[in-house]
Amino acid sequence: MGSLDRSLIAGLSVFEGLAATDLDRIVGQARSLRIAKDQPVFEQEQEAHSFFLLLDGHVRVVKSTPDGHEVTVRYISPGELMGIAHALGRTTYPANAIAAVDCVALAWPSHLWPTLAANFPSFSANTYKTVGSRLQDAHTRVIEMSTEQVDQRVAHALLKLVKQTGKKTEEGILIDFPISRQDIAEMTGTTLHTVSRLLSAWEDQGLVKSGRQKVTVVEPHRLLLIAEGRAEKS
Amino acid sequence: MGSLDRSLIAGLSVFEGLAATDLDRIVGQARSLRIAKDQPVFEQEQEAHSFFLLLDGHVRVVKSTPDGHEVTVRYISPGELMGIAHALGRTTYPANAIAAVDCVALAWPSHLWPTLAANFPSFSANTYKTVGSRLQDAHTRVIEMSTEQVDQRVAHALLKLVKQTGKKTEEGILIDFPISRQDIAEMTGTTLHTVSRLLSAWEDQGLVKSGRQKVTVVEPHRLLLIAEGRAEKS
DNA sequence: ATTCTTGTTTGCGCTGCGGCAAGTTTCGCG
DNA sequence: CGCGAAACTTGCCGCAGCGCAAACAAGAAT
Repeated sequence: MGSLDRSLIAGLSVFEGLAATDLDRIVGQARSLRIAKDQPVFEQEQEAHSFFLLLDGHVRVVKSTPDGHEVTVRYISPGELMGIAHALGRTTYPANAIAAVDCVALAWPSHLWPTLAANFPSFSANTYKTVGSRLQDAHTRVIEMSTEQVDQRVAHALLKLVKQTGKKTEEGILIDFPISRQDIAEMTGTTLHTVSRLLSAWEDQGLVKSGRQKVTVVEPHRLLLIAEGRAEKS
Repeated sequence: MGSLDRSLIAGLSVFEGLAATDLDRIVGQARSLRIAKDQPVFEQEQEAHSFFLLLDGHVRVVKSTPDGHEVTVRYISPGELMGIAHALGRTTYPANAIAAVDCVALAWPSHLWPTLAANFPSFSANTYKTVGSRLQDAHTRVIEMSTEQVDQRVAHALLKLVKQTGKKTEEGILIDFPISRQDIAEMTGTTLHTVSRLLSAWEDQGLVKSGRQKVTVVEPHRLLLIAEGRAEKS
């Protein structure tokens, strides 16, 4: 498997600045695994035995509250780390991670983290950079939740997904994995009903095209106007 | 100033696991400064020249949105780091930090971060631990915003403040710095009007006592019931 | 003491959006 | 190919909480 993975991995930002031999040394310690659609990669509260690098697919990270609510924290795309609890001084995973489609990932035992971090400073620096940007994201999310209306939040969420995983088609830009109204609701703190109403309205206006577990953004620019609250109410 | 600072600093969790000589080495590189009430420690978008350790006082960290909203991200208490943008791969501060009262802090030039982190691994590990717990906090915040009603969020915010900075008095537990209805509103994503109404109602029920820029929690337990949504609506 | 500023209280009307409920479409599976 | 489950749509109602506006207190300043 060595050479196959090498070609996949070489360009990832997590490994930026690493010599080829170091990279081999690091990747050599990982095992690769595949996760079937809808199967968990790791689960909330569970002992954090490993951390992961997603190579292919999409993973949904969800937090469950005691009272039965589910909040989607983020979607992981190929090339991103996940389950890095240990780097943050935790011993358990803070959330559930569920494969949105069939996935391939690398996994390192968590106990390797200290030595990896010590021996490969640019690897740890890169890791903390992604932690930093996730902290940023979380704060942005808090701000959106505090100051924006539902339609703005949903528009923002769609644009974020499009930027992250958008795939050009004839009709527009398609979000490249199955996503339901419910999923979008859990990302934006609303209900599937409201999301459905919004998408219907936007479809009428030609902004998006959507179907069962599928959303295509036709006019990102006009959607951005809505996201920023600068749109004439119909 | 050496010995004075030593005694203040020795027990802080940021420096846990550090030898006394290492601690001196680190603290020796810092300058100490005082910030008057309502003065900024650092400002959003500004070049992150330094990172700070708050020794005394309380600092409010606020994000401003383009459209003029203000969202309070967190309050910093003595012993906590702030402005550690550099450790997260940023070169500018992500928010405004404003002294809620007269403050004392240590400041290190940001460019020292890489060497400090490399030479004192337990210092950097501790730092990342606090980053980790802030990421946690932010996610908790998102979840609260997504799933809870305003009264629950305000109750949670008060309890958090009480736990962080509470000071026993005869009447109950006082939040130990001036905090306005507006401030609480900015922490919970609501308006000062709603906060005022809630506090008035709670005061009638004997849960809290509040005045101008001052809140005392009289019955934390009953407040917790509200926070968890397990309270009979009056 | 008087005035000014800043924070707080409270009433009232309105609305965004959640809850409920009933119906429709799409897909997977036997 | 037809049945059932899962996803989606839509109408209607209700209300939490926001916006507006006006009055009121408590310090600060002079």
